[in-house]
Amino acid sequence: MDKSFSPTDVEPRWRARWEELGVGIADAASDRPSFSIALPPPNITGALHMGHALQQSVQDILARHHRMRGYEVEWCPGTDHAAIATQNVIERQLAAEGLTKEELGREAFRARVDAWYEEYGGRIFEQMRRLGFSCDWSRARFTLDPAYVRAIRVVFKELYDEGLIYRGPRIVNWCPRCRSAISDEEVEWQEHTDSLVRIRYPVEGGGDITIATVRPETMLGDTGVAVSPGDPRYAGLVGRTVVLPLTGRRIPIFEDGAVEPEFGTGALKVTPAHDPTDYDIGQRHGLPMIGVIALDGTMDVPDLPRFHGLSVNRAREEVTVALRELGAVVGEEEYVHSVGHCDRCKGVLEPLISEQWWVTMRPLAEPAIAAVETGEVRFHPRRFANVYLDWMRNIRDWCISRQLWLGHAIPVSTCVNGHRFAWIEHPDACPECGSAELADDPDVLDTWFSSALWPFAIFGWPDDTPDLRRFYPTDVLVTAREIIFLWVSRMVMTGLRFAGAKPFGDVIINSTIMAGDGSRMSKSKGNVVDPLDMIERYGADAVRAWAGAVGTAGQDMRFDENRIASYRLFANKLWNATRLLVTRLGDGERIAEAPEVDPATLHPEDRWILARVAETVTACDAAIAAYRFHEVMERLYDLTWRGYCDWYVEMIKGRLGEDADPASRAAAVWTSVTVLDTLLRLLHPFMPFVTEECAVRLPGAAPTLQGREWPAPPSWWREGANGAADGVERVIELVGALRNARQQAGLPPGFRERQQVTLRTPDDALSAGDLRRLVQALVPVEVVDEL
RNA sequence: GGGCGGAUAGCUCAGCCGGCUAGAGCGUCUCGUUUACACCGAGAAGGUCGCGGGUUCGAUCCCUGCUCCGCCCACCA
Repeated sequence: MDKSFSPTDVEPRWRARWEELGVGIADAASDRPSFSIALPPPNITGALHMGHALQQSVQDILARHHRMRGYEVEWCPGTDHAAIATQNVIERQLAAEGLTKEELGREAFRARVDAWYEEYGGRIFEQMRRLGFSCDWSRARFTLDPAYVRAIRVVFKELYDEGLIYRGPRIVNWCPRCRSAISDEEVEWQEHTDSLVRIRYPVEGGGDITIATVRPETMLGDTGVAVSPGDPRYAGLVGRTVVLPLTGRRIPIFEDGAVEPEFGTGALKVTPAHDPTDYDIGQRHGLPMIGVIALDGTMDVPDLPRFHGLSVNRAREEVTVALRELGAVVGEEEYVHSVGHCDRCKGVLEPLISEQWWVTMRPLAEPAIAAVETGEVRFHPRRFANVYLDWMRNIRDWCISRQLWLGHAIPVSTCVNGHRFAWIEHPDACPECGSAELADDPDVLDTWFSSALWPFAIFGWPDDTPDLRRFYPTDVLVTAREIIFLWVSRMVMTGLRFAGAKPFGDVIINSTIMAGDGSRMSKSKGNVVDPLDMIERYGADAVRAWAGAVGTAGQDMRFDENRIASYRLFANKLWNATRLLVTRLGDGERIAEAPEVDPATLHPEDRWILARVAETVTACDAAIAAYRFHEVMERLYDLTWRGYCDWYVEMIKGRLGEDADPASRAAAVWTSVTVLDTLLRLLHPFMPFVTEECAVRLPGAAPTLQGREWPAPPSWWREGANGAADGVERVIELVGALRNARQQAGLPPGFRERQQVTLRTPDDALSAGDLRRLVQALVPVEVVDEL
């Protein structure tokens, strides 16, 4: 064996070996209990980042652990077509080439997208393989697979036929850049400093009323002015009519509870077509909706050529100028407020009225609320249950249509006679009148609509497949907290409604990895860390162990590369612990799992380390059950390095020599190999490569850890017979004191001459002989009866 | 406006239901090349556990107020 562990040499070999062995390929027909995880499918928008590496490592730790426990483990991988995100990526790519998708045409655009999926989809799986993930690659899914598309249509049709999906003109978050509507959950709010302009509107029959707005340009679409009910300032104006400047439109002054009397002037211009609040107010009072902004984000006011066609920003200035000319502007002040941006392209959103498809959420939400309230679905950390519940309880209808080139077509057609219907297979004729003249709906579905079906669609739903019966519901979902609303909540709703059961029992919200300075990692800031770099530098095991150690704390973590580096050292330590045994023992010696050892032949230090291993297994079992992987990693690290290498191995080196007493040697061999083998198995879910490589080198070992069981030490290990383990603990303290004294005295570490001590044992935890032997093995002193 | 999380050694973080000299990794200092490992070993230094009150025999851990940092939600005209 080489002096140090080389991940680059070892990893490809084991990846190939696992592939050969079919590790990860689940057998739906086996009689083992099942354990399943649906991988949150990464968007195919580029390479994976450290967040993915962390989240997926946690899943593989669970998968490998359960496999060792005898479960039939199905960890189903896949990728998400991520319509809006991918379209954005491709459009940016085109822009860099000086092209638009319109110039390219639909056909060529589609080809380009397919090529992208091909390349990056493969790259994502390749990255995952580099980390040694034991996914079930045979069942890999893509949200554009034909079977998956069918599941989407079945769900859509059912909701449509039940009236829970409807189409209608409502105010939406419109992204002028993407030229699409997006849902409320995809809005990213950013602070803007704008000018809050006070504008005086003349009132018919004398007088005036002053409103305050940060969007003067939308006044062209005003259809009312609202004041707070009972506001004494405006008591005389309510019920009268404003003549809107620039347009001459006559609009009413009325009262509405949504108006904050303290804000601005206490009077609100109401533009139902371009503001969500105003939309609601308009609905309440039956105001007309006058759209003044087009889908491309320019003013759409042909009757007002001064403004028509201007961008919204230009129009804001121009309208203000025009109002100033009329003397209507009576004040301006800087004002900080939040403006909605598209979370994909970051463009400013334009609320406007548009015909879209919606899902009525309330009926779907009720069972999903109950599932979490009753503990059927559990969040870890628990506090995220409240985040989920708050959202669910205040749920609003979901805008599911998108005006993109990419995505799942809305499966609805309308015939020439006006019959509209949803379908699963595209029909040739209208089911109502038989007309063959059908117009298909031009929109596509929100990506999250398809993602929402992931946990059951991947197993063949709506068909009653063996996989579905066997692996649904899944056991654990490991995901990021920013998609609790976008994804987790919707999976619970659709799972309960369509698959007849919750999609998963436990939801682990993994830690968020921040940059070293506490800011968010992002490509634009250039502070993202590439998992492949980390793998190359420290090995896949180190990256995984790091993920296990920080992944489920549920906290933001500042990325600390040193932490990964420390696990590379740990891998090397394991390697060298193995190397020691291999070089000292030779291949013929029997080990591990050999039940033949007679406990009576074991020495106190043997009993001590066995007891510690047994305790650690118990603690790890509890920690894993609670998803406290950091605790597992910490304990195993400490036991391996501190307990086994620093103390136990140093204690028994003498006993491993050729000239040692054969019985003593046999006991030391059995114990050292058994303990190391146990540690390697315990660590295997975290660090599969190095543990495989070490475990198979131990004398008499199996050719792979695959199929080996999770350790369950017999009860006699922890009994530590006659307090021998306590005695060893005391030796450790004593040795520490002796070393300290020697160093205080300025002795060089190896200095042995005239170093004599006498020791007295306060009880018979250790025999005088064992005490002398252990102390002399660890400190260069001579233990004598009398100084 | 509402809610949540964080503030523990120079750095990144653990510390479950209140009770041991408050821990780890990295870093720092001293010593060391003894055939597992210098990707190492031995020893050591380093913390008023954000600040102020309170409960308790006893609080890093509970209550309360405050100060910073971060996140989420909300119809911030």
